[in-house]
This record gives sequence, C-alpha cells and structure tokens, in this order.
Amino acid sequence: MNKKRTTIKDIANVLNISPAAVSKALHDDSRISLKTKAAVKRVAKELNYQPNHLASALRRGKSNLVGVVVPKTNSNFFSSVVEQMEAVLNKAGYNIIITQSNESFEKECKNIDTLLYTQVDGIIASMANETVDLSYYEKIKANGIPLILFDRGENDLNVDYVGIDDYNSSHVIVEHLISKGCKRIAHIGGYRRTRIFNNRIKGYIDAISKNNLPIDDSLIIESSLTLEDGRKEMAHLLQLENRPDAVYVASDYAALGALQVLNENNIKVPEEIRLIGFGNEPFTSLVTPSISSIDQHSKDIGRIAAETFLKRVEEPKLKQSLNKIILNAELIIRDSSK
Amino acid sequence: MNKKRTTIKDIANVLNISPAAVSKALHDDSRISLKTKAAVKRVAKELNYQPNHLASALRRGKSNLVGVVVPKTNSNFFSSVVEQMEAVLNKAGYNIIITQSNESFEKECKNIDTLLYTQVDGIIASMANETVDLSYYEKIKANGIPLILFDRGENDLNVDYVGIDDYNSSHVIVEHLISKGCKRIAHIGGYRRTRIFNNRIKGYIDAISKNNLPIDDSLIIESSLTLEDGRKEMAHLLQLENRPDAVYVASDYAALGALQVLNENNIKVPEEIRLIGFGNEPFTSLVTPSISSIDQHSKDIGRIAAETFLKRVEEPKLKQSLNKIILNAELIIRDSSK
DNA sequence: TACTTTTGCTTAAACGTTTAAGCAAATATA
DNA sequence: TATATTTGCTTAAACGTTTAAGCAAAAGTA
Repeated sequence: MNKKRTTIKDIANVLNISPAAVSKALHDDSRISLKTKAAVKRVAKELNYQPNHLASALRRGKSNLVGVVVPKTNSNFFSSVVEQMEAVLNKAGYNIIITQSNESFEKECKNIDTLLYTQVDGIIASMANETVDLSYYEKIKANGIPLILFDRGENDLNVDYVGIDDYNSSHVIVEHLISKGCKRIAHIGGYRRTRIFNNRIKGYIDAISKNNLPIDDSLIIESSLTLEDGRKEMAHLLQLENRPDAVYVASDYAALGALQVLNENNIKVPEEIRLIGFGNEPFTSLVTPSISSIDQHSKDIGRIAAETFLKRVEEPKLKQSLNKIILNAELIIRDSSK
Repeated sequence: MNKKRTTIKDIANVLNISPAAVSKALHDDSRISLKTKAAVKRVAKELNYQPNHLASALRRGKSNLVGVVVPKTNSNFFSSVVEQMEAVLNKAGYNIIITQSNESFEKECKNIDTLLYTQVDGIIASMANETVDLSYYEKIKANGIPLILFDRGENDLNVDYVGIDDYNSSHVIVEHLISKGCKRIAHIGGYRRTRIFNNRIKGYIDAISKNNLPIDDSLIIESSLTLEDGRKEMAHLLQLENRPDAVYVASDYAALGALQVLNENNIKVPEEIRLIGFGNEPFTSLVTPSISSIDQHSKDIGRIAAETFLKRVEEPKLKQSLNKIILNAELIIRDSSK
C-alpha cells in the first residue's frame, strides 16, 4: 500500500539521477540522452507516476486552466459553444472550468472570483442579462490575464469579442417577413441596456423604416424574454385593436410562449400571424408549427473565442483592445413563417 | 505598475512581521493578536491581496476543487443537478469543475484524467451510456479520493450512489395507465446493459404481470432513446397488427419523437394512444399535447450527492462502500395520458 | 518572589515541480 | 595536440503558502 503518490523524486531515486533530470526527461528536453529518457518513462509508468499539476502550475506561474462564465449551461447555444471551446483548448493543452451565473449578477461576480482564485490563465465569458456594472470584468483585466467575451459583451471593456451580427439579423428577419406580405411586424425584444438586444431593436427599426413601413411604438416591447414573457406579451399584442400580422421575438423561449398563446387562441400560424424566433434552439423544429429562427453559429463562436484566447496567450505583449469578430447569422425558415 | 501580484511576503514586509504571522492572521489563528490581525487585513485590502490557490493547495495537499462528470450539460436534469451541487459545495468552501462526456466513453476517460491531473479532492459522476469498462473509475478509487455516482451508476464499483427508484417509477407509470383503461402498454426503453434502463424494463415487466396483463415481447423495445429513436420505434409500433393503446418511453426526448409520429399520423393522444415520458424535461409541458413524465428530483439528487461527498471528506477513515440513496420519483400527469 | 502558563510571534522546512547556472566528460574543430 | 563546443547531467533556488517547533515576553498562580 503506497499511501503517498509517486513523485519525480521517487523516479529519481530509483534511477539514481537527479529530480531535475527526471523532469527534463519527462518534457523531452534535448539535453537528456535518449537512454535516460526511456528509463525515466519506463519507471514513471511502472510506478504509475501522475504529475502534480499544482506544483508545476505554481512553479511555472501558469495553470493551463481557462475559466468559462456563461448565463446557463442548460441551453443549446451555450452548451454547444462550450463544447467547441473545450475541443480547441484541450488540443492546445488547456482545460476549462465552466461556471454558470444563472443570469444573476451576484453569482457572476462570485464565479469570476472563484476563477481568479483558481489561478486560471484566462477567462471567456458571456454576461448575465442583469449585468451592467463592469467592475468585476475590470478586475480580470487588472489581473493581467486575457478576457474574451462572446455573445453578450460590452464595447466599453475594450477586449476581444466574438458574436453574430444582431443588427443585420433583424434586417434579414424583417425583410423575410415583408417578402411574405407582412405589413405590421411586432418585435418582442430584450432590454435595450443589453447591447445585443439593443442592436436587434435598432436593426428592426431601421429595417422597417428602410422598407417604408411605419414605426409603431405599440409593436415594440422590451422584456426578459422568458417563456412566460413571451406568453404575456403575445397576449398583450392580441388585445391591440390593430393586431400585428407578424411577430419577431428576440429569443426562442419567448417565441415558444408566444406560439402557445397563438395556438390557444386558435390563431393560424403562419396564415394569420407569422412568427420568428432567435437562437435556433432544437425545440424550434420540434413544436407545431415549427418556428423559424436565427442560427447563431454556436460552434464557430466557441471555436473562435478559444482561438482568440490562444492568440492572446501566445502574444502577451499585445495590448488588450476592442477587437470585434462578427459572424453573419443565418435565418432558418420553418413552418411558422412559410 | 506593480507587474507582480501581491503575496503574503509583501504584506509581511509592510508590517515588519513574518510571512507566517500574516498567513495565520488571515486564517484568524487564535495565537495572533487582534491588533495584528486587523493590520494584516487592512494592508491585504490596500495591496489588493489575492491568495494564491495553487500554493496553498500544494502545501495543504488539498485543492478544494470537486470534479463533476456528466454526459451532457445541455439537459435540464443534469444542469439542475449541477446547480444544486454547486450551491452546496460552494457553501462548504469547494468549487466545482464541470466536464461533459457527450455520452462518449473515450471523452469520459479523458475528463477523468483531466480532473485527477487537476488534483481535485473528489469526483461526482454520472456515466455515459456507452460506458461498460469501469477501469477508469477504479483509477479514481485507487487515487484515494471520494467518488460519488448519481443517476447512471454501477453497483460493482462499491461507492456512494444517489438516484431515483427506476423500478418503482415503472410501476407507478404502468398502474396509472391501467387505471385509465389501457390494456396493451408498450415500452420504448434504453439498453439493458445500463442499470437504470434495465431497472425500468424490469419494473415495467413486473408491473404488467402483477396486474394480470400478458407480457408481449413485441411491445418491449431497446434503443438509445434519442428523439430519432423515438420516432423510429413509434413508427414501428404503429405497424404492428395489434397496436398498443399506451406507450411508456424511458426518455422525454424519445417520447417527443414518438409524439411527433403520432401527431403526423393523426392519431389522437391520449384518446387512441396514451403516452408517458421520463425525466420531466421542460419541453414536456410545452408541446401539444403536453407529455406526462417522471420527475427525477434533480435538485435533491444534486444536493444529496454534494452532501455525500462532504461526508466522505470529513470522515476519510470510513472505507468506500456501496451506499445507495434512492429517492422516490414523482409522476407528473399531463394531457398525453389524461 | 519564583514558578508555570499563555500569548504572540519567528524560524525553517515542506509541498512537487521547474529552471538558471554550472560543471565534467565526450566530441568536434583547428 | 590544444582548444572550443556540445552533451548530459547536477546543484540549488524558486514558486507562495502552511505549519510544526521553538522562544521570549507577558500574564497568571502559589
């Protein structure tokens, strides 16, 4: 029963060489003979040597851990983003620590503290809806480690950002609806204080104007975009004396709520009201009728965010600066807008 | 510009005391005067001292990190389990590292290696569907750190396990369907090699027998329980000359697939065929008709798994042994079986 | 007063690894 | 053959923290 785990010293003792030589042999240092390397690796395997990550991280001042902050892992978008990130970072020798804020600012701050405390080499984050105070993110920057934002970001932080073109997505949606003959297009959006939702609203307004339709403020709604919000706001829209003939909802969850209310009121979708969501969650293709939605290229976002991080660690001299990488989103047309 | 982060030494220098005293002051050691403690904490705040977790973990031989292995974060069950775990463990001073296997055995092994390498103090895991070879889990045990399994576990490992009573859940479902007058109840289940799915199948068979209904092998199907599997197997059941009047599907995703096929074939649910799923995923209440399902008490499972881990670290002398904690699952009755 | 105990610190080693510096032997170069 | 270079290691310090052991001063006790 070897209570203690085997260390580099143990291997050194067996072979009567110094721990330094063992360390170098394990790292394939050119100054160690092939013979010694082979012997070290053989003994390491025999003694079931497992390197102590804490010790090496401490010595090297680098943990090879990347912290990830997301609002919720429980959404297809984020889990897919994270999956890609992990693939890219693992390949480069990094492991990731996933934390979720549950859309709570307080939890988000705690998570950031945890990650910094765990000595991560960088943080890749998407902000909670609640987040307006950026001091915790400044803390990351002050720490000197790279910070990469995706999806829900902030220009003011002057860091790398990866996301889709929300403004343009709204244009694509509005123009698709107009091409189907819609004249009164409502928008159930998020709160303007969140950059991405603000961009969707602006895109919506500009696209409506561009196509010479009137802007009707009663058709523009801000909410938290939960399923319940979708139900509530759709019910509200149905009570207007001049109903919309299309609704563009800035989240699939809220779009689903809206669809439920439409179904319950026996309003035919798409014939009477066309509906479009945002995010391309799997359930959009599963419900009846299936919901048209915007695909956010989650895999690309995950991959690019990870690659951006790697670029930053490779070139630490490069000062952090606003560096936006914007992908074109894709409208997936389904039954709800056909 | 202080390039370097402040350490305990820096604080010691400012106050002209030893680093040891600073460390003790920060940990509220009783042998340090209140005056010194106050001074240390003041200076620590002034210099924005952040403890180096790697150093303390190395010295103490304890990382205060718990590894979590799940098949997919992208499911309501697992994300909810993890959320509760995190809450309990954070309170006890632990942080968690979430890894997902994507139902791949190979990825699961990699994840376990990563976690061991990161020097976690314990691992809480739910196995991938593929996993039959348990050698990697033996590796965790050999490492001497606690291993807790939940939902998808294995008796052979002789470790703590938290899950629901799958066998009994099948009884509850079958009896509910019989009470609605069903006589030919089909079961689209998982593969028997996975313990929980085997239990569901056994529960189904025993419940059918107990209620003096015939066992019809053509009504018992094993599959991977994806949405596609649900579609395929439901289509298959519809082609039987003697159709079932109820289908109990061992996963909500497969149940959804089944429902789609029923809807497409204009078969009235629940009038012609009643349908019940498993897992109580949020979408079960969102689709039309809403799907009856089993709630797995994800919050309780997460909480209890975390508490079990904490018990293990508190009493390391206690030998690991098979310790099953089984919760009663709850049938949520919705339109698909009313 | 003379002792024991308590208080409040210090010293020094340790955790396991990496790495700069150094040195002897082997090999290459002139 | 004498000198320079390369090879293959060793030594020792360092990363930042914790902690056992120890010690002087202060406080308590007889």
